[in-house]
Amino acid sequence: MARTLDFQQMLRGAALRVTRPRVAVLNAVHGHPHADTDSIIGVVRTELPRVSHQAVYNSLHALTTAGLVRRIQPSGSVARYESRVGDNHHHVVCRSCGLIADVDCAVGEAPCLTASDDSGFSIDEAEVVYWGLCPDCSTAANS
Amino acid sequence: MARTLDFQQMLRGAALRVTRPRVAVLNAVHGHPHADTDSIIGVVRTELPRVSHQAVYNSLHALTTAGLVRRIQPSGSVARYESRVGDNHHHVVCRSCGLIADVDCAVGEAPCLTASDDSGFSIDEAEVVYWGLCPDCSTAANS
DNA sequence: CCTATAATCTTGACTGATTCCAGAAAAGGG
DNA sequence: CCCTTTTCTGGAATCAGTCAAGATTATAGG
Repeated sequence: MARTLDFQQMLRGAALRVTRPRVAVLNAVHGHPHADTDSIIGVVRTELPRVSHQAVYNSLHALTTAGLVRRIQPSGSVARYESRVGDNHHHVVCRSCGLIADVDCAVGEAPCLTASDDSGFSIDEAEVVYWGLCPDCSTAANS
Repeated sequence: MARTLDFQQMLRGAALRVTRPRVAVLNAVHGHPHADTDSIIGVVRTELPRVSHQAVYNSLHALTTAGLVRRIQPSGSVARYESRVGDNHHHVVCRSCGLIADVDCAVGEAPCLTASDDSGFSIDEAEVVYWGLCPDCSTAANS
């Protein structure tokens, strides 16, 4: 598990100032994959009780832009964040309880990256969201 | 292009009551693919000036549940609706201006439908969103 | 055609995530 | 240690979408 010093280096490496809120947010995202902003605020406040929600929003935005965290937002959900970046993985979302799990690429490295007809767009990313039921909800539905 | 009578039949076929707001919403979605709720309200009001926004929200919800329209919501966008349903197509979204275009499946009929490791989820749909720049924004960026 | 009943619509308040803003605090270079 | 710029605090504001109560309307049945 990454430590505070690592997070500080990650921030410097991305040319971002090292501030307590940013380190705490980075730590929270690493410890709670797929957490939404409100949960992250909660986690950060166990360490820094006085951070403003705005600071967390700012930090998440800065970290996302710098590529240190990734923002995901399945339809109908609020924004969620994760620390796995740069590996082009995808997600399964439970239609019933909203649980999210990681899924590695099914087709080689860049699944579906070549659209059959790109309408002239220059595509740089293919994002895949699988929808279904998680094990628990699946069991509950069949009973 | 589908006419009012067709829409009425579509509603009856889905066991939905035929109301003016629903017919107008169905018409608006058919005529304006990928429009957001606010735009749809605007279009509907050219025909029925007194519809409430709530009626449009209700109609869109009912139509979506019935499978007569499809709701899409790329990250960072509000909900949008389209009338192409049941053909498992996907979308390209312009990172710069938000323009959305349809994309047919790249890999046969069900691209990526088989996740490499589904974590025990029972998956019923794979949704793909391609991100990039539309022709206009792409040109603007290179100048 | 007329009535009954259940679904739908209108109106208007409300929620919750996110953003905006101005002044205070803090990071990093010199 | 000081200065400049970025970031943070606190609080108000925005915006999509939802909730709720009473008025209307669609449809089945007589």
